[in-house]
Amino acid sequence: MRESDFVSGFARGLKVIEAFGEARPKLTIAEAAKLTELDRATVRRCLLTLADLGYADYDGKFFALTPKVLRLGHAYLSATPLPLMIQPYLDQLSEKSGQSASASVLDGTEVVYIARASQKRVMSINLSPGSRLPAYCASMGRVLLAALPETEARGILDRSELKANTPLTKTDPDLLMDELRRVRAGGCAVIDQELELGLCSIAVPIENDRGRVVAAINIGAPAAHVPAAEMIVRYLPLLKETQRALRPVLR
Amino acid sequence: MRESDFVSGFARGLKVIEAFGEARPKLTIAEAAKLTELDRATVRRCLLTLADLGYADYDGKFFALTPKVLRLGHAYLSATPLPLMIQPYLDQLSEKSGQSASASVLDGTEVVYIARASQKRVMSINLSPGSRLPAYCASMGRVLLAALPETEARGILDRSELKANTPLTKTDPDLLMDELRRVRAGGCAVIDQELELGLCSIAVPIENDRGRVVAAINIGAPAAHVPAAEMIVRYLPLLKETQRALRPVLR
DNA sequence: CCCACAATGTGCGATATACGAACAAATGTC
DNA sequence: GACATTTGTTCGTATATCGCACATTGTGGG
Repeated sequence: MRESDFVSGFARGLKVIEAFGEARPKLTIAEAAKLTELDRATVRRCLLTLADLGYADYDGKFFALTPKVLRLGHAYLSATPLPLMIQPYLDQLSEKSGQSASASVLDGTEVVYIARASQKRVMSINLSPGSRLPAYCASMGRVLLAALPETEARGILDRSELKANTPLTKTDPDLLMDELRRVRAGGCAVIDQELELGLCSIAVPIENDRGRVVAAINIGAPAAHVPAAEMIVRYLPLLKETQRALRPVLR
Repeated sequence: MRESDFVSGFARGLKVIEAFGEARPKLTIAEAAKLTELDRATVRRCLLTLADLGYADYDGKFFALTPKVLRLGHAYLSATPLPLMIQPYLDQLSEKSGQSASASVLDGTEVVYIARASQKRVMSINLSPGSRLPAYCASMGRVLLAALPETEARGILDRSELKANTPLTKTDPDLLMDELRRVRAGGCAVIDQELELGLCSIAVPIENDRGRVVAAINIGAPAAHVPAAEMIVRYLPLLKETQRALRPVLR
């Protein structure tokens, strides 16, 4: 790609949108400028453009995104059949298990949630479609990495920031590769509080009718409620059932 | 706003993202150009920019959005506490009713889904966060319009394309305004197959602790299964219960 | 195999944008 | 109330983008 085939104004604008999030529902021009590391004048024009198009509100001081930005993520969710097809199965899974069920795909070193059926009993982690977690320490991440050729999986691990979120987090790339082999052999991945203390999860890969792994689904549960050792006996059958049900319907 | 405070490159790029959707998971440069009514060269630069930033894949012929675009919608969903707070209540509502439950806000003439708990029994309509429906013929739309000052609601109706999706769809603005008054008085809106034959729904407004209507929630059910007349007796108590539970927790 | 048609890629001039700095306004501090 | 600091806005100019026209590549049909 030639340098001139890059629209930097567009790229800057996307960066500004992403500056919003989590604990930042509304931003001033200066705050957005700091977060994006762009010039204040540039950020200001991007924000005014967003406001003009209806993607943001402006009260003279703060900018806040409007529901219209959901059109952008929706362009992906509705263009990709996967989330829509999986959602009802997740709801069923969540109901049967009494726990939260999610589906995700791999994007770089992270897993991205594409659908989720949550239970009221919320963990400290708040997840929704579009949420991202590091792949190396998430059950769905392990399953998705295990589905890749070894060299590719290793490459992703090497590019990951392998930090110990809890004392139980596995951070040695070689040990993680061993773990991936076990996951591949066993057909599922169990995470015991590697992401957050008190949170266990179990995941299986989802294959399409041609046998290609296109996503992963998981069930998460509080460790106090369901010890890691019990995850397999309690939830693996349900997950396998969903896995089998989905395979023929995914092109 | 001065003309020079508008970044047209950014606006064009957003338009390109929105060109994807529904039955268009992948687009060629020429297709995207037709859909956006932009110059091919411009669209090409936008798409290459998206690909360069990882928001799209390019195989030399087709462009397809990647899960990374979910970051954009997610910037809103996670920046706005509303969807996250409502989700568990929707899950509960869906479980108790055995039907799909959703939450939405108003954006122009449309309602935008911000959260949803769906049941496996799917209708022909596939909805997910970010989905949009015309407000005038959706139960949540009626409730949200009823919460506005009459002149404002009327303005939105006048700007809406009031088309009859089914023989039952109400399309006369004056009759719709009457209906809004009934909704306001009754505290809920029931839709009997006005959007799609065979689909009924009932909605109530969600207020925050200051009494401002910030969203609407609804339950949708197949008309064959639950006739419109029964919607109120079966689901209004559940909806009212959820409404009451949410009010104190919304700032 | 060649031709016609369509889609994609590219060079160039006109135009619009980004940058940085300077100014204005608001905010906070003493 | 005056000063210091931060934030928002304006402006001129170097620079990058846009859209057009043309070159190139790809694709079926005869």
